[in-house]
Amino acid sequence: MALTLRAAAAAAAGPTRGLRRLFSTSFIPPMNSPAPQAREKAEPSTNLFVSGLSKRTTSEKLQEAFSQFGEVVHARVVTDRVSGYSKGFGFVRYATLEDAGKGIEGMDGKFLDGWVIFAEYARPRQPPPPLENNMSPPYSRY
DNA sequence: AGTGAGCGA
Repeated sequence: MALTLRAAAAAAAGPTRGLRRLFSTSFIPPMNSPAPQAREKAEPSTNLFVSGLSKRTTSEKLQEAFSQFGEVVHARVVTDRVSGYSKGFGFVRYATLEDAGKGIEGMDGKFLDGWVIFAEYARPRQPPPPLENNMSPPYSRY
């Protein structure tokens, strides 16, 4: 009985497979479409995305480490809202673009708390929330 | 999940 049911299910899902090598009209070569959220390096900004962090690295240690190469205005290790544990990446904002550049040169590929970290320009943040009916925007707007 | 690439109240 059960075998019959399984066989029927397999038969229903099995056939018509392996003939789909026809010329699909979607042979669009990957041309350089400037996707806004591409996985490439973002354009220079004062804000850096830092990944590869140790789970024990805090925002304070992040700021300390990056302050060697410029004036750090803000540094944050991203943590889980409920567990409070680090997600292993964070953001560092420098006062100027040249400090940010020096920060990348000085910290990218370096060790921090035993882990090789990666520093790069952060992409622009979330799309602006529609504040039409709501007058409770976040407090921290960096 | 203290699992290892990633783009955040």
